Amino acid sequence: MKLENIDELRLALGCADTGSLTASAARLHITPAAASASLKKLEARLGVRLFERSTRSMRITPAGELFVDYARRALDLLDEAQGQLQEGGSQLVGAIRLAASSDLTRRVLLDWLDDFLAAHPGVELQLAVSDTLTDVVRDQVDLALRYGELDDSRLVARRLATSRRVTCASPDYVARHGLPSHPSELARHECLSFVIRGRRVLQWPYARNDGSETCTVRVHGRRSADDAEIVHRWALAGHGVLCKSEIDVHAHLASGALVRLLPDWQGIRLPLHAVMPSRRFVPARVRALVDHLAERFRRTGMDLEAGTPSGPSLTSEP
Amino acid sequence: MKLENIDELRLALGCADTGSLTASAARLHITPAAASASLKKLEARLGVRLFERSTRSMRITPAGELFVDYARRALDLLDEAQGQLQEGGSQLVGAIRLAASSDLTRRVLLDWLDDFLAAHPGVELQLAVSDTLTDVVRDQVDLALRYGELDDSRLVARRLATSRRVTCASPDYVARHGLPSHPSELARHECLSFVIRGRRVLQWPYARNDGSETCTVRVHGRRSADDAEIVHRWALAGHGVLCKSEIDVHAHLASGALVRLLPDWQGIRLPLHAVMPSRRFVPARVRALVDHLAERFRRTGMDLEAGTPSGPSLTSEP
DNA sequence: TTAGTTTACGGCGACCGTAAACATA
DNA sequence: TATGTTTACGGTCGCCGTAAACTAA
Repeated sequence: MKLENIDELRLALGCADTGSLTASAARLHITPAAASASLKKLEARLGVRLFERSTRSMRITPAGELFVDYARRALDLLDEAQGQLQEGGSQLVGAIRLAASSDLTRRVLLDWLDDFLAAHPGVELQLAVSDTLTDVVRDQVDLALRYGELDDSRLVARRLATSRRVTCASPDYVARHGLPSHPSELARHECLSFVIRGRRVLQWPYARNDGSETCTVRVHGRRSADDAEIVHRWALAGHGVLCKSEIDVHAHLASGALVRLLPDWQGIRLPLHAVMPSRRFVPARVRALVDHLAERFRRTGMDLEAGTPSGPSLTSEP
Repeated sequence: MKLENIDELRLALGCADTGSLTASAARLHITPAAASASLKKLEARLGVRLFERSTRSMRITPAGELFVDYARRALDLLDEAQGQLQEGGSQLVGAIRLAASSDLTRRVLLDWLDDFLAAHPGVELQLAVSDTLTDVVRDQVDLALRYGELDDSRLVARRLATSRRVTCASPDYVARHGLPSHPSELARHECLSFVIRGRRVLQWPYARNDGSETCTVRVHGRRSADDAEIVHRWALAGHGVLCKSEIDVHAHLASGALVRLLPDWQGIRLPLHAVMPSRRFVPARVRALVDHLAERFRRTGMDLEAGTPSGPSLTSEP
């Protein structure tokens, strides 16, 4: 029997990605009932069971793995074809799903994204703001901005900026509580912590700029949130000490709204990457956005290794 | 807009192959009206005109070329996926469209195809018998058997047998008209000729087995046909001299129904090839059929260079 | 009990074929 | 003139959503 419906293939891919028929149905904007029937029909056409299912779950069969692998490449080709046709028209069109963290988005990206949207009237932007790690393939994201080192080999990445965690607080907080001269003194400060998967991040690692000493301090504080921008706001309001990527607090350090603590010490490396699903074809609009962001980071000097105001004293790790 | 219907893609491929919307519609078993609407919808989805059409003809646009190229690869992948799934099941299933010439089919292939079909109950065979050159891609043939050297680079081929044209006649014809001792004497014989594109083939080229001499004679005769098997029948009935591939007359030479004329001379080379459209994936059933035919040719000794009964005296061309 | 898959059923929409118009080779 | 594409129109089939049943987590 011959294949007829492309959405049936998209459904199978969705099921393979999410492991859920309901989730895949939602992705295609159909009901689970329709999805069930559709998948059944596809399997009938192929004469092969692609997913073993119970009333409560589904898992892919070996035949399903095989088929999905081919189908994915086929759909990628069709996407690429459409992309090529669109690029014939000079201006960029289409939607971009961008995933980024709450603070980075608000403090840095929003203005730059405005510029990009103004420059490309045909482009639509769909922001997925979250401080929990999003699955680029599962959530159908075109582009995710991520701090830290990468792991997933199914992804392709491009480095946008290089940064480290820096420690800072508002001037009035410093006036009230003084400056610590060593990380260990943070223990007697009010520290603002981020919550990840329900657990507060209270271990803050440090290394001397000259590399002569490292230490990790356990901090305390009355305020914590799973939204990094809220934590940032608390710091601005003088509620405590903040430890986060220099990129996010770059503007506030420059304006004096925040002052840097422990300038002789540096936090862990947090390079910023643009991450894309490793399909063969990246739409022109996505490439353009990545270029745009990279250019903006370059202009602000954040693309270079510059973890501390004292600049050149930094030791570069091998 | 997202692609939905795979048959729309097949239609576009058909139009690219045949240059005709009506022909492509027939291929998909729909009416030209439906095909027209379908193609229009595809173009609307893509936002691009794939074919420039008048009320009487159509031709592909550059954008169409581009799209069709990707779509073809995508559909090939899906075909391959289905093939892989089927091969999981041990026995072969599916249809094979085989194109071959009328005489080769009747004199040689039919029995062997019977064997193949008996050995593989799940396989269906669709013969396209024609003595005019069929376009493998245009006519959606899985496998074509062709005499002579190949040209089209879009095809993949495998040599099944090596043969030359031989000249022969029935014993009673020889009794009545005698044996020619030189090709030039064919001019006073009744020669049976094949009609190709409305023109009789009356130039018969020869070379001496030792390579010392070549000549091309212009022959005459009262009977000609565009069906090579008819011509063959006439020869058996004693109506004249036949010049055709040794493979086709192999059995009749062996049985004595035909006798070879001019044994010191050989006709042009006519290797027999199995030709397949150069898609990445060749279905297992087609591969099996090619193997089957190759094996049968090997068993009869027709795979070797053996243009004359005197065997080793043949000179091999560089 | 919950949540996700499956079945049943009714209605709407899409697509096809018939038929006729149209234009070009 | 004849052939191949397009438009118009009516009917049918398929597919989706609603709702409920089912079952494993």
